[in-house]
Amino acid sequence: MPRITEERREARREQVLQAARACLEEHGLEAVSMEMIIARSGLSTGAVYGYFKGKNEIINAVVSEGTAQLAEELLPILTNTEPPPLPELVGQVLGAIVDFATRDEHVNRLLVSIHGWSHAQSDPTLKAATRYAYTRLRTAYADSVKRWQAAGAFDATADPEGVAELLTSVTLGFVAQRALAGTADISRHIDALEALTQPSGVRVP
Amino acid sequence: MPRITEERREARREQVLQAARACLEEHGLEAVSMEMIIARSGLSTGAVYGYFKGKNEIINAVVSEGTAQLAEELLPILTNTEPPPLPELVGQVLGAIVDFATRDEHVNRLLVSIHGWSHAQSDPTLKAATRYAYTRLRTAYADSVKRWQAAGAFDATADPEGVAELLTSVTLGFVAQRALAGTADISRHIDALEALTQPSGVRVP
Amino acid sequence: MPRITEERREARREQVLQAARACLEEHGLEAVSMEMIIARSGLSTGAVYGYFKGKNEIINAVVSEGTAQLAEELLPILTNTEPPPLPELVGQVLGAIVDFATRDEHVNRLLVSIHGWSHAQSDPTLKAATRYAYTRLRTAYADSVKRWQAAGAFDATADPEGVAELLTSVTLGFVAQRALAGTADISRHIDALEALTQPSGVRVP
Amino acid sequence: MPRITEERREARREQVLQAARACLEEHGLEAVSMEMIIARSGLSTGAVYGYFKGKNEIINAVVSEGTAQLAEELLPILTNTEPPPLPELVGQVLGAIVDFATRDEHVNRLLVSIHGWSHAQSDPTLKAATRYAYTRLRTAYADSVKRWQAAGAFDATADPEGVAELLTSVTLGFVAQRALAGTADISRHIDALEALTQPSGVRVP
DNA sequence: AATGAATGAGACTTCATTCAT
DNA sequence: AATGAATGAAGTCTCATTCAT
Repeated sequence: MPRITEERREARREQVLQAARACLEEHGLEAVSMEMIIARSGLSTGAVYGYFKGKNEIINAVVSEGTAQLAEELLPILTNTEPPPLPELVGQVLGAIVDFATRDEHVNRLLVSIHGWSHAQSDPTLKAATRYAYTRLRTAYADSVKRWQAAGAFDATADPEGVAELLTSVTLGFVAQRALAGTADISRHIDALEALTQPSGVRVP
Repeated sequence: MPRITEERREARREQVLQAARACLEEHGLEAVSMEMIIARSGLSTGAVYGYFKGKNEIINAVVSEGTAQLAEELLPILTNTEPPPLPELVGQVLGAIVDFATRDEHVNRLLVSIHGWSHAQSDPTLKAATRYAYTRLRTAYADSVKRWQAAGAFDATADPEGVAELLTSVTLGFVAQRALAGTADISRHIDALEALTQPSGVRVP
Repeated sequence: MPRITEERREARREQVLQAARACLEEHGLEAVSMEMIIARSGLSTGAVYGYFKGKNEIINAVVSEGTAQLAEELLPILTNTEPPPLPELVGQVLGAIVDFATRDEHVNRLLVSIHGWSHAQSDPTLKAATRYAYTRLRTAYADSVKRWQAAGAFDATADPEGVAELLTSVTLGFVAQRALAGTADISRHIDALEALTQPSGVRVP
Repeated sequence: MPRITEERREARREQVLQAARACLEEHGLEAVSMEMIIARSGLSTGAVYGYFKGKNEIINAVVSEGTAQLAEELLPILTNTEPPPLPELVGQVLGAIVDFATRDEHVNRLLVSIHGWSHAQSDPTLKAATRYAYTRLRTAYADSVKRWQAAGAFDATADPEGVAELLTSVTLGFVAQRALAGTADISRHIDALEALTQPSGVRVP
């Protein structure tokens, strides 16, 4: 019989995670301290530890919930039974990613993701979860390729898994490039994919 | 007049960096400790501090030298004045990356790179260096595109910068996918790029 | 005008003390926490603090009430105006102690006593109370010795206080030995005392 | 190849243990803090942790080394092949205990022992060690009884184990009584034992 | 140059107690 | 009176770095 509503509890949890994201972005994986997260969360030390068992649980929650939330937003796009042409589909995915990452004006979730990629290497559970999420992304891409092939809109001899792997690289690479090079433009990616996939594309007739 | 030869000094430095890479891969950014690195390096605490100013300098050196070394191996491929067709060029780049990453049997440099991406976010100098390196990769790709276009082997109306951005995404995404999904195959990427770029590619005539 | 009956209040207090005793036995002085005691008592945090001012008051109550209760049970035996022979008297005392200590099947009060001995060192009030209780035990023993001497059943030249001190050592030592060595048998103690006190005892004629 | 001699290392260890004993006596099991021990030891935080893995290891060392050291001093007395009469033997043991306990003018080791009795309850290893030590004391007493019996100086029908148990109680009880009642005199114990064991002892002929 | 013991700031976490509901 | 979430002081311990040898 909780004295505070589950709703309120969830809000507090999110308050902590939000603070953790901000600190993670600002100071990086090595330098985030509980003190920082606690101060930014506006809660007291004890309260934070009432919601999370410890620092590791907070970081893990940031990473895994982040991945899960993004997946939840990407999946509807990728499970569309009538997928738009390849460049447009990729554009939609990248658009959803940017939307997700910049929705919150205080935190760039893209950078948090990069930290998550690093952090997940050292935690078996998190690594498995991450692997599962990105494998599912690839599978969803493969399903789209199969639908294109079924619709006669894609080279029927191509390996859907292989194309999916390429598109997954494009997707993850877009995130990495934004974080590392500082820029990566969606319409440029779309245009480039269109240039590649045009019949008059790579090779002159 | 140094008491030990410059050569020996360099060997010791590399000994430390190698230990740092292994520890980084094994324990992750947050958990690497000087104690671990020192133990693994086989040197004494004092000796390590004789070669590096501190932990941050070691991690930074791991990241920046790693990026620099990889760049050194990729650039000859990308500055080829007669670049092979797009799928093959990308294949060569990815091949060089995998070769670089797995050359040392004790450390997977790919994973170290992911940690580096995370770490670079928090260090302005390192961030600038990383940004420069990946921007140069993009520029080199753009140059290749221009060469293809000059040779009539690529849609002349396409924006070279945009295509370069896409290929940079593919390249970085390949690294990320290997680290996160566990697999990413070079020939699949090549085949997928070929499928995309075939005249009979995306749309049936 | 208390909102709850004094009777009920006392029952709740005892509930807390019982929980504290169990936790003390299970985890030891250093590790008992209010959280543990509260959980085991079945009351809420606030309720427990309604009955006791704090942790120290609970532990002190456990120790001092334990000592007081034991004293209450031992005194009738020791103030008997016609004390049985020494071995039997000691046997009765030890029997009462074991009975007291093992009465409650959930807690071995002997072990709680040992913790109490330790705890009393650091609390002046408790130390005084403990000192008083054990001094009274010694005095009661001395009175018995005097009664034996008066009845011609004990060497009249012996110092009653000294014998009382010895018997107090036997009594406290019995408790300690049970806790530390794991065993200490009452009848063995009686038999040994009989062997010692027999005319044909220590030295052959 | 240690840079500091084993001797010096041992001295530092003892420095910490000495500080721990003093703090234990002064503040009790619940209240000793590392900060206190460290400050009193004169070493730095890190140095203390270089000699002991943590607080528990320090307390355990205090208890177990204390027990071991005392045992080492008592055993020669109890393994004497020609033990003096019972009162004198017990007197020698109690004397050795008091000597051991008060040798150091800064710490009363008797009080530390009481804390040790409490602490040992919660640590299986320590409990076993303590049990072993006090069982050995009992065994040594039993051996003495057997020697007396062999020499015709003790009732041959008495159970040596039982008498040993009684003498162990006297010994431990002496310690407890000193700590709890504040006083317990060796010669009084000796005199009382003599009174008990005199042929003209308990019962008049 | 090399060693590794020592340092101590600061990290993480617990837990006795309070107080709004 | 009762509840249990919240508080935050204080505790334990780690670890990057220094420095006497």
